[in-house]
Amino acid sequence: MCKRFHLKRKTTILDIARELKTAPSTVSRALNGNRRISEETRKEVARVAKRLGYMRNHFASSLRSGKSNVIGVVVPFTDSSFFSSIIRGVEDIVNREGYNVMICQSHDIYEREVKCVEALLEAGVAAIAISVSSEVGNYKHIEKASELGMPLILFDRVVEELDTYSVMIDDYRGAYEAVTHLVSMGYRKVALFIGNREINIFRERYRGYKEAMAHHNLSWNEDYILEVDSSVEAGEAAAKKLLELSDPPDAILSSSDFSALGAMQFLQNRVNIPEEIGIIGFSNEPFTGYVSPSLSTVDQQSQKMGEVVGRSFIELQGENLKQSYPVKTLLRPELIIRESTRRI
Amino acid sequence: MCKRFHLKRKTTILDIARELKTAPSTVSRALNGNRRISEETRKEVARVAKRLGYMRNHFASSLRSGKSNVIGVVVPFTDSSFFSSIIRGVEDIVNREGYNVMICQSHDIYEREVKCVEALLEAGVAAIAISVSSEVGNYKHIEKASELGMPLILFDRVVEELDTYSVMIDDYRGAYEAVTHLVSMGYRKVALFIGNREINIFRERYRGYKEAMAHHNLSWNEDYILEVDSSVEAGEAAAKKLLELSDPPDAILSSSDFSALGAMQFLQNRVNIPEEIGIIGFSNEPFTGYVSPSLSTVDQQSQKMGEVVGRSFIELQGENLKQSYPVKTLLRPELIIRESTRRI
DNA sequence: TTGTAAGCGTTATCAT
DNA sequence: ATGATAACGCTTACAA
Repeated sequence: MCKRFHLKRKTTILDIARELKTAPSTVSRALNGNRRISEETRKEVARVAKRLGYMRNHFASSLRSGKSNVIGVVVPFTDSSFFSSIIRGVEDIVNREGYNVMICQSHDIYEREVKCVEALLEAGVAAIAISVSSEVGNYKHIEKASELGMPLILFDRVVEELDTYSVMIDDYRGAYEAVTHLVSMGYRKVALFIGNREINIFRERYRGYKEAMAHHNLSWNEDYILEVDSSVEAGEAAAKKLLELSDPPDAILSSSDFSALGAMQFLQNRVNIPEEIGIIGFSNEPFTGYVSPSLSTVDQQSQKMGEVVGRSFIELQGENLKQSYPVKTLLRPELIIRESTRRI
Repeated sequence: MCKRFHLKRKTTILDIARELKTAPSTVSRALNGNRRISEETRKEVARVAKRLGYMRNHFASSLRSGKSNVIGVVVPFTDSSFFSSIIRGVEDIVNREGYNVMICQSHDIYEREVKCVEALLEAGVAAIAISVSSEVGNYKHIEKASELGMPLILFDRVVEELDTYSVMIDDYRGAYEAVTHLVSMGYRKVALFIGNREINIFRERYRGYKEAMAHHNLSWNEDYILEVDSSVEAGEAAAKKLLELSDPPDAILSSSDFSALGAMQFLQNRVNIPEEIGIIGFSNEPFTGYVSPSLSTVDQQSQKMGEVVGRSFIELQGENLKQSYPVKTLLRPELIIRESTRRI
């Protein structure tokens, strides 16, 4: 029991100070790499700390210093390859600097997102990185966090009215290049599956599609533009609609790999892919490489995006907030050309 | 600037106490739902707290009480559907009880796993849930955490020597039922793709396979048992080997959906699936439903597993640790029968 | 039911 | 380069 007591009773800087017959403040400084401490004491302290199994109490440290080593990340979901790669990217960067990541899922529901932000504020994180839910709502919770002085980084689903750090993919360019690729493969009548255009990413993709079509002197039928959810079922239904048109398209650009897959499955036994119709998706979900024919797609650089979020955070910690202006990063998407559009 | 000052200066229970001309302890009690506080004061306190925008300082709270509302989870990866579903399950349960989750990825590397555990210990989490990396190593870091009094919950990749709470899937049963299903479909010569049998999950699947075969009076060729990594490429190579045998199998049970897919892709243009050869995987990765033919698989109840982990944690918090004995939960896997084995 | 006061472990300030 | 001391905001005996 005596042993048990010893194990449970955590060693503090006081124990180390006592052992070395020095002051706790000296120990604290030595442990924190304060440079007005002699090399000798620093080593002594490190040695004793190690021997006694000392572990810093982050609660006490954060309480006193007002600083935290945890950064909060709010995502709609973690079980999508896109967001989990982002998280991985963030971790890769910030762990190296001694920060930890606390993840909160909004499930794409506005109210839960508000709860997430509140929880992270209460938890006293050093910063919050957030990809807002697609449910329409106001952004009071984000403004509140900002007013409280919380450093914010928005990523992917960005609210442009908010003047914060942001990291986005160039969706305009992604759509533009996808259309250009289709045209270079000889497709002419390109249909578009798109999400709610009130959301920035879809608005941009729509714009990219339109301008690319115009640039290649291709007109398009309004019937070719379909609002389609990100699901296999929605993709099937949309493909059915397209086939029933009097003048069906010869290519589909989908804002989602899932609806692209749905379309592909519906079309597979009716027309030849890619000979008669080309299909290209968005996101580079892992399955796009496995299905047959493999699905062309626009990769969204998710891990890279996470890394930029992480670096933005480190940057934010370093500088004086009041002097800084928020940096907006726009990442370049990468076209992944696979069998579903390769008809040369 | 005055405004800025007000916004940044956080309100504390002292401010609330001053406002109500009462003691901070009363406010603390009221806020914490202590029942020896009159309903009246409780309401008053809640009202003022809300008006002043009070937020509990968790650092101070945890420092004083020695309790934390964060639970640490260590997984090999977050960007796999299996582990992110587990995390989602954990969150669903513990968020409701006011806990947050801190996630740490080991990248399946022993050293990083040790670092994760240390970081979580330092961060003062209330408990650690961990799925150990598959790299061989010792478990000193886990034992150390346990000795320090940290509640532990192991899941999926469990170390049986450690006497902690654990949540696993019944891999034996999963393999057994998969073989039984194959036999019921008329397959007789079942090959097995298996991982490193030093790891509990693979050992159990191997055992399930052997016993099911024996139970159905089926002998099997040692050439049918292949050690195959969890990758599409490894699956292709393994399928090639099998086809080259003088007496090739008529079914494959794979320990991984990815290698099952690889096998399927290799076999697709050579033999008919499922008529001539049946294939069944393990994990129910999302793509298994999308590929063609769709892939039968053993679902591992990942979200459920996460929920059990979360509930185990809540349970652990409630009881007196010294009196408790660790609960071992064994979840029942679910056979998902799809086109790749449905030949009736 | 409420108030008083001590203290959790650290860091910042001031002094030496 | 080091020491003494106060304070961060909260909880919890103990007292009333």
